[in-house]
Amino acid sequence: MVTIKDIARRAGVSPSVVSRALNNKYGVKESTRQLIKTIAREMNYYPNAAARRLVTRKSDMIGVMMADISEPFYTQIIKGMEYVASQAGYTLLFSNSYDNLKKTNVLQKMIITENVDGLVIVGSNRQDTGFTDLLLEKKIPFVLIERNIQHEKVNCIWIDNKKAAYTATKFLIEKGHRKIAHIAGNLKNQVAIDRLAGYEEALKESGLPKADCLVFEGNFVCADGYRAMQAILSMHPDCTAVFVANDSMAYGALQAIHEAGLAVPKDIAVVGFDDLEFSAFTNPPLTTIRQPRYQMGKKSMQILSKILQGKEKNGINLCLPFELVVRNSA
Amino acid sequence: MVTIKDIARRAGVSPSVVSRALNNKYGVKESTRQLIKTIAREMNYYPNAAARRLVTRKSDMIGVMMADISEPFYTQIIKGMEYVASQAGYTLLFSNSYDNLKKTNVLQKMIITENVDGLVIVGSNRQDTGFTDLLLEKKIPFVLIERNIQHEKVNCIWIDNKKAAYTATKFLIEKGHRKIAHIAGNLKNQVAIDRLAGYEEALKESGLPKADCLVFEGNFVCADGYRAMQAILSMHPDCTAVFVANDSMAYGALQAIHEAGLAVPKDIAVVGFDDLEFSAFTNPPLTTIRQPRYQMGKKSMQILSKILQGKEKNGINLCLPFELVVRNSA
DNA sequence: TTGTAGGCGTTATCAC
DNA sequence: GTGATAACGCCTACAA
Repeated sequence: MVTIKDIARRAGVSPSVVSRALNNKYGVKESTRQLIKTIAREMNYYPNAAARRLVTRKSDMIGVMMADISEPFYTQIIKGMEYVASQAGYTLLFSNSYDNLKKTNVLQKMIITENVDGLVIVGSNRQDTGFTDLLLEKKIPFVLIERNIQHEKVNCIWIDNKKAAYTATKFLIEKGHRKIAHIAGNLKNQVAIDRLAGYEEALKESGLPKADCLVFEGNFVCADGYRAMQAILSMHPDCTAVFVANDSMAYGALQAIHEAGLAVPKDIAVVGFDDLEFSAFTNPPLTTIRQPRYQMGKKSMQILSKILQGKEKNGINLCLPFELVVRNSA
Repeated sequence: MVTIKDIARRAGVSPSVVSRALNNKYGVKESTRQLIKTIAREMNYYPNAAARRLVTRKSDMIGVMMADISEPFYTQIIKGMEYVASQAGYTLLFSNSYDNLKKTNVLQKMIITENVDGLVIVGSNRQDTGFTDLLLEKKIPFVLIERNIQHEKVNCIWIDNKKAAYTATKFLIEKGHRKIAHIAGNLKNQVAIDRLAGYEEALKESGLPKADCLVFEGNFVCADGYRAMQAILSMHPDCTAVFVANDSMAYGALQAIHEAGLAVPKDIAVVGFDDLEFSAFTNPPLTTIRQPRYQMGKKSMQILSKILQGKEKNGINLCLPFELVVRNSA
C-alpha cells in the first residue's frame, strides 16, 4: 500500500507537506505541490479513508434510509441523490429499515460506527419518529423526504399530497364521475392519510357523499391494488372511477379491471399517483400525479451539502410542485 | 464519543481487555466479559469503524458495482444482496459506473480508499473488462453477475441466456409463428449477444430463414422497445411474433402494438425476458423468461462471505436456472 | 487472565 | 515553507 510516507520519501519532503499538498492547503510552495501531485499519480496513490476519518472525524459519507430500496418509487430519488453526491465527493451509505426505525439500531451504527456526516430519510411512516431527537442531539444534519415537519432545525422536502389528491379527484369529478372509489395507501403513512384527505375534500366540495365503503386500504404494492379493485368491482358495480394512492397499486387495479372484461376509461376511469417510469406504458397509459422524484433526491443532497459546508442553515422546508399528467386512463 | 477507554475505566480493567471481551476473543474471564458487555450497552457504546479498519485492514464492506442502480432489473438483486449482507454483518457500498469501468477510478477508490473486503460486479458489458486483472492482483475476492468467465480464481453467477432465448423463440415457433422478429439489447453486452444467438439458433433449427432485417437493437429501455416495435410493424406487417431481449423493452413494444390498433397475442405475440415485477400486470400479462434475480443477489453475497471466511475457495461458477413463464402475451 | 506498548495512515499544531 | 510530534480509537503481540 502506497502511503504519504512513501511519497514523502520520493519527493524528499516530510509527510506533512505531502498531506497539505494533496489536500490543497495553504503553506506549500507551488512547485513542490506539483512535484508531490505528480509523484502521487505515478505511484498510484489513493488516500486511506479510515485513517483520514479517524483524525478528521468526518467521513464524507451520507446515510440514506428508506423502507425498501427495491421499491420503484425510490429509484429516481436515489439517482438524484447519487448525481449530486458523486459530484460533491460524498459516498452514499444505504440502509433498508424494513422495520420500525426506532427498533433497529441502524441509525446509531450510521452515526457512531460509520460516522456519517449527514442523513437523508425517505418515508412518512408515522411510527418512525423520535429519531429526530437523536439526530438533533448529535447535531447531525438531516433531510426528511416525504415529510413536512415544522421545526427550526429540521429540513424537509415534500409535496402537497392533499392538494394533489384533491386535484386528481376533482379531475375525475369534472369528467362527470359521481361514484369514485379510492384505493388508499397504508394509512400508517402520512402521505396515505393526506391523499385520502384530499380525495375526501374534493368529494365533499362537490357535494358528493363521502362513503367509507368506497375506500380500500392497500400497502402501495401491485397485488393490493389488484385485490382492492376486485373488491370494488364486485361490491360497487356502479362505480365509474377510482383514484389510486400510487401507481404500483394502479397497475394492479388496471389488471383487475381488464380481467373483469371492462374497459378503461370507458367503464372505469383510473388515476394514479407518482408517475413511475412504466406509467406511460400501461394500457391505457396511466393518468397520474407526477412527483418530482429525481428532483427530490437531488435537492436533498444539495441541501445537505450546503449545510455541511456552512453555506446554509438547518430548517429548510421545501415544498416541491406536483403535476397532473393526463394520459388515457381517465 | 464513548470509547473502549471509557468502558475500561468504568469496568476497572485495561482497554485491551475490553477489546477482547467485546470481540468475543479468548482470554477474558467470563464474568468480566459480561460486566464489560453490560457496561458497553449502558454507555451506548458503538465501535468506531474507522479506527478498527485502520488497524485490521478489513472493512466489513462489500463494494457493489452496476451500470445504473435505478434500473428495475437490479432492484431484486440488490435486495438479495442486502438480505445476506446484513445478516453476515457486511455493509454494502454501491457505485454506479455509468461509463466504462476502466475509465473511472471507482474500483481503485473502493479497493484502496475504502478498503472493501470484496466486490460484486453486475453486468456483461464487454468493454468493462481488464478490471479482473486488477482485482486478481490485489487478491480481492469478487463475484461477477451476468458473466461466465472460465478462470480458476474468478467467481461467476449467470444464467444460460442463449438457451433461454432459444426456449422463448422455440415456444413461439411451436405456437405456429413463422415470421418472428427480435428486439435485441445493446450488443455491447454479452447477454444481448447470447440472447440474439439463442433466437437465431431456434430459427435455424426450425428451418426458418434468419433475416437480419428482423432484428432491432435497443438499449434495454422502454422507449427503445417502443421505437423498435413501431419499426417492425411498419416494415414487416406480416410479422406475427416478437421476442424481446428484456421486459422493459417489451413494455414499450406492447405499447406500440396497442397504439397501432393491433391485439396481443392475436395479431402479434410477445415474449420478454427477465420477468420484472410489473410483467404480471401488463396488458396482457407478459409471457417471459424468469431470471432468479433475488437468488442471484443472495448467492453472490453468500459466495463472497464464505470465501472471506475461508470456508470456500475462489473459482466458483454458478449457472442458475431460468424459467419460461407463460402468461397471456404469447 | 490481565496489562503495557506500539502502531495502523492521516491530519493538526507548533516550532523552526 | 517546511518538518517534527502528537494525536484519532482500536487491535495485538508480548510481558506480567
